[in-house]
Amino acid sequence: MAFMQKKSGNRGAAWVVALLRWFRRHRRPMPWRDGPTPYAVWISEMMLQQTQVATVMPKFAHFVMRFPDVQALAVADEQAVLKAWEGLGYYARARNLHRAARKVVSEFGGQMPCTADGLRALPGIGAYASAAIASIVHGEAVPAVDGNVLRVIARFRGIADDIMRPATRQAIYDFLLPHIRRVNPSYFNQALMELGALVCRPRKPLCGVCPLAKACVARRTQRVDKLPVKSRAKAGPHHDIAMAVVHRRGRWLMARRPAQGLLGGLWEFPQGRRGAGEDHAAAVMRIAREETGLRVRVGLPLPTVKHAFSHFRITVRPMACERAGGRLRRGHAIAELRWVTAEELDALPLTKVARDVARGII
DNA sequence: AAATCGGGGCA
DNA sequence: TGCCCAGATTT
Repeated sequence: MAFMQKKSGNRGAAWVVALLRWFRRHRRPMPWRDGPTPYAVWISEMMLQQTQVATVMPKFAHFVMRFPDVQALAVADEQAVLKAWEGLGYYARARNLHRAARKVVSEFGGQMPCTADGLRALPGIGAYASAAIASIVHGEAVPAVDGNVLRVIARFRGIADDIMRPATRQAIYDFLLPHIRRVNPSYFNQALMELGALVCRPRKPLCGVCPLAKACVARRTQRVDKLPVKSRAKAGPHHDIAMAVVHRRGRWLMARRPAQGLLGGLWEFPQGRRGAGEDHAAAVMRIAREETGLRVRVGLPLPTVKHAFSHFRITVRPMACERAGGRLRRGHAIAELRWVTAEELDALPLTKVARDVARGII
């Protein structure tokens, strides 16, 4: 195949040679890189999106134990996959992974596509992940440009353009392409990412031990702390959330969120935004009535939980409630209502807020 | 091009 | 607190 490259020794540019030598010495062991299989690398790359290596490590071990191969993943039901993903966030990754597994089994006979272009057609695999998997598993010479690589190259080349712009990312990809063709593509991609994680860090980079320091433009021009340039998202608003923790004869009333949108498919205690100027207990009663159909008596407050999402923050004030009448009937913001025991609750895929609240009452 | 989509780690 | 993290998808 044309894209296959043999390890070609030190035929790269001087900075590439230094980079690869540094990588061989300082790379962190990662279980999914140990005799990498397409499935293991795929799972790891999905988990590693916007998630640090240390966070992924235990989750990866548990996930591949629970779903050892693409067939096992394909036949699982989505709630089980979400449960194994619990706590990782960005749950669309888990839903896409599950859809992709079914597609691999139904359309490709259980075989992952071998090329970056082929991988790119699977749900959840975009420009970065397709390049990472194809280079690591099959040695395809295609740059995997993630946040680390953007930062490393923006500094190394003194690029002051906004790295959030597609044109800047393309320019960095174009810069890397001729270099990756000359060396081991798997090592090249991993080395740049590992350098970004360990040395060329966002804050307090370790330029003194950096293998690229000699030719680094940011270092020469004293702009290391100014690069990369990144457009910032504005801080979102804050909401007060009223939550009804309804307990009845050893069971709690839980609600499953709609499959699409924020925290899709996850379970939580019925909740909603408190209106401006609305009394909190009144808000709990209103939300219980609107979302569950029940009339409730509001009891004692449970410990407050704060949580920050990407674009807004919430303060959740859960209140213990008793059913005072009414018939169960789900509101528009709920896909399913269910009375569950403590053990059943523990088996559901929960939001972080729901987990925090549950810990306080069970 | 901009918005949406979590949760953990760190100064 | 604010920023970052081996980003992808939708609008």
